[in-house]
Formats: sequence, structure tokens, C-alpha cells
Amino acid sequence: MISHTAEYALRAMVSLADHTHGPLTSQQLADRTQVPLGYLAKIMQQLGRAELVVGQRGPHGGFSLTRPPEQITILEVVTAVDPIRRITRCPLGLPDHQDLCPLHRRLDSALASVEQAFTETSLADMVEETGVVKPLCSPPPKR
Amino acid sequence: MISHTAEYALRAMVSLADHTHGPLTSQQLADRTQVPLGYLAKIMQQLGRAELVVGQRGPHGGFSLTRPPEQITILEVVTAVDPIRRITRCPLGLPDHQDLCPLHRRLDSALASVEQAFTETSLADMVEETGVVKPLCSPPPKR
DNA sequence: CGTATACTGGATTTGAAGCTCTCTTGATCT
DNA sequence: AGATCAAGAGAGCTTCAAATCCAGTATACG
Repeated sequence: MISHTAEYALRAMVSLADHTHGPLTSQQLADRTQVPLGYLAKIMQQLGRAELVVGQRGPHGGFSLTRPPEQITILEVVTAVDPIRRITRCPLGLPDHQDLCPLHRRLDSALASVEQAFTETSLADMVEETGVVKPLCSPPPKR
Repeated sequence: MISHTAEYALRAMVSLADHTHGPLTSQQLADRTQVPLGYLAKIMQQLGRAELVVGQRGPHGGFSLTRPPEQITILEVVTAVDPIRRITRCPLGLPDHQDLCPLHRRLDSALASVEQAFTETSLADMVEETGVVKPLCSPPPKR
């Protein structure tokens, strides 16, 4: 349901949102997110074209968010790399009608609910919940 | 989010649910659903192995549902051909913890809501809504 | 029986997504 | 200016889902 690419983009964006002091290089992001470096670089390019991040070249360069994490939704990130395709017209061959059948209404409404959930969550929401914990997945509680 | 395969399976199952008089052949189903015949045959095999349909060979053969449409959910159909994979553990490389991070909690809860929606809808629900209309997607309102 | 019908199963091809490699462009620091 | 660091961009490889093809097997009916 969620492509690898979208997953990777989200991990990278969350890492950036969590890192407030200056940019992060592709290499640093790849380490944090466990995403293959070369592939991540491509994804970062896409995020750049969507103007969600900017890349600064040269020493001390790297990627930074273009907006504060509160103002970037999950949906924007996903859309930038792998858009959710809502079902707006008949997926069958029948060209001469507009309404969706019950089946495709259901499927589209499932898509809609996902889209809705993604709209309501910002990068900041996810960083805040993490608290002091740094890794993307929280380690076991210490005792 | 929903694979072609799952879409095709659903179309075929809805067609079967809508057809109460005897079985439908792969060929007939392919016509109704606009799915490539050879590929649909493979999908029907999967649905057969999941015991959602039975195939009757020979003349006047074809596929029939094994249960009344009210008792078959969308989820069962989707699961038979292309299961929804819930996120139950850390998708990153970190093996030594159980909890999901905020990101993956969100993603999994999106999956959960889709799963829920699919559980609550049966094939019968979709056939009933169609009413007299035969094609999977309803034609334009006549006036 | 024999034949036409229709599902079953395996092998193969195609195409898109995932991933790598390499070269180029731009920025920083001696 | 020259060296180095890091993003940008294009070409190619790999893997897997989607789709096709072909031979095999079971069933109904005359």
C-alpha cells in the first residue's frame, strides 16, 4: 500500500525534522534511515523538486527543510514521491458514464480515509511523540 | 495501495455475487470485468485455493461462490490474492526493540482503518447498492 | 467412448519500481 | 586558483508484479 519510496521519503523527512542544527547530508540521512545511499539521493532530489527540502552543495552542505516541521504534512511528502491516486472515474473500459459503482466507491473511500489521516499529521507531530528518543523506531524501555 | 490483482479479484467476485443463476466461466468473467483472460484465470485459481470460489470443469462449468455473498467480505477477497501487510515490527534494521515509532504507528493505523473498512463490507452490500444496474460501474443517469 | 468445454499448472515474457554507478555542477576552504 | 566536499542528473542493472502462452486434466453430453 505504501511504496518503499514513500516510506524512505518519510523516514528522511522525519530525520530532518528531528535535526534542528543545520543540514544533513545524504550520507547522514542514509545512516539514520537505513536507506541505500544512492537511492535516497534520488528521493531527496524529488523532495527538492517538490520544494519540501533544499540541497546545499559543498562542504557543510546537505539538505534542510524549507518550512518548519509543523507546516509539512505526511501527505505532502507522500505526494511528492508517490502520489495517492484517488479513483475519480470508472477504471473499466466504459467511457460514457461518470458515477462510480459501489465497489469503486468503497475503494476510493478507503483511499480517502488514508489521505485524510495523512493530511492531519505533520512531521512535527511525529518528532514530538518521539521525545528524547533519537532512532526512528523507539528502543525498548530501559529499567 | 490496492494492487491490480486485488482489484481484478474484487471485480470478479462482485460479478459472481451479482450472478445468481449458475456458474460463470473465466471467459464470461473476463468480459464483465475487462480483465485479461489469462491473468484472470490465475486469479480465480488463487480464489479457489482460498476456498472463496469453486471451479467446475467441463461444459456448463465455471466458477461459483462457496458461500452466500453476505458472508464474504472484501477483506477476505483481498487477503486471498494480495494480503494487507500490517506493520508489526520495526521496518528498519534495528532488531532489539518491539515498539513502533510514531511514523510507523501512523502508517500502520492507516492500514488498520482500511482493513476495518474492508471487514465491514460484504459482496452483498455492493450488489444491493447497484440495484438494477448491471455493469460494475453505473451508467450515467438517464433523463 | 469420443469430443468439445473449461479449469489447472508450469514456463516465459514484459514492464515498472527499486537500486547502483558515474560524471557533472556548484560551494567552501585553504 | 586549486582541492575537496556534496548535491544534481543521466544511463544502466536488478528484481518483482503483471500479463501471456501452452500443454495437461477433468467433466458433460451425445
